[in-house]
Amino acid sequence: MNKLVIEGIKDFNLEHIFQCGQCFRWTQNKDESFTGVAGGKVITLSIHGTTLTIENSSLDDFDSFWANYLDLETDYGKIKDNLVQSDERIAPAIATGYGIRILNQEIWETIASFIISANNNIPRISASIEKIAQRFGDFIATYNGQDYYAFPKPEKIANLSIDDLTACGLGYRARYLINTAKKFIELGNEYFDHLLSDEVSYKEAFDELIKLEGVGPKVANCILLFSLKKRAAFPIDTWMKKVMALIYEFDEEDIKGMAKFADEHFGEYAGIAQQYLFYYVRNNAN
DNA sequence: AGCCAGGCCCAAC
DNA sequence: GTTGGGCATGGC
Repeated sequence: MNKLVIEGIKDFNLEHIFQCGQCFRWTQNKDESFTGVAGGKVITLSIHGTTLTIENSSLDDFDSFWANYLDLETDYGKIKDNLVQSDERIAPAIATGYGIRILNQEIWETIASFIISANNNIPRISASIEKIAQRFGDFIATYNGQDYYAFPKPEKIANLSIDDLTACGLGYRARYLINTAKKFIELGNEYFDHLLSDEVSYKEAFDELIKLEGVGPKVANCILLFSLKKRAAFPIDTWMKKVMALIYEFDEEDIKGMAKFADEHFGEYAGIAQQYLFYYVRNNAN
């Protein structure tokens, strides 16, 4: 089995990365490594010190996909310094989730995952996505005794029935996902590639995404942050309301105030600040 | 039993 | 443009 070893990886912690709510298809193994599916591949990651090990990947796959997926080119040390200088009250959250990185995930799976996420909880979201993949996705491989499946393409989802998806626990979101799959096909991959480019601003991309059924302001911000590289996006869910009230003494319903604060203090890195805060409130501050 | 979870849709102002 | 009720599902 292929095993790649990458040296000199800083600001990188697997639990922080995979348990901060940005992704739903990575699971922790007994030895602290994580196995997950993306890009039609399944790999296992482990890190000791600054040495990252990738099992079941070729060097080509690393260069063409995983390096970007794991956001390895970004200097998070610099970003963390920048955030603390902007507002020192975020320092405890950064100290807690110091190894977070924002994954650069595939656009269709991210749209689908966060449509499913609405008014839902992380264990149920993960379970629903896994059922959809196992029942309707393409088989990838049997790996360490387990079968892995890709998340189905929009063409596949568009042809499912409402019942197919409610059977996966989607509830009323089933209709949104099917309708948005049809819309995604109609718009085409080029449309979303364009939103990813630097030519399109955060605000412009936001206005496009919220046209999709099942995609409101919060879900749009997650898609912008986790797939379209718009790091200014600042998703505000029930957890963020809690932590913004706790640390910054906002009224829990003052979403506009929170968004304005994030823009003014964290600016182009607001989304990264958001992940530290989200991880903090879910794992530490209760 | 009722509340909560990475909220959105739609109708009524 | 803003506000509020309704909403599938499962864990606690």
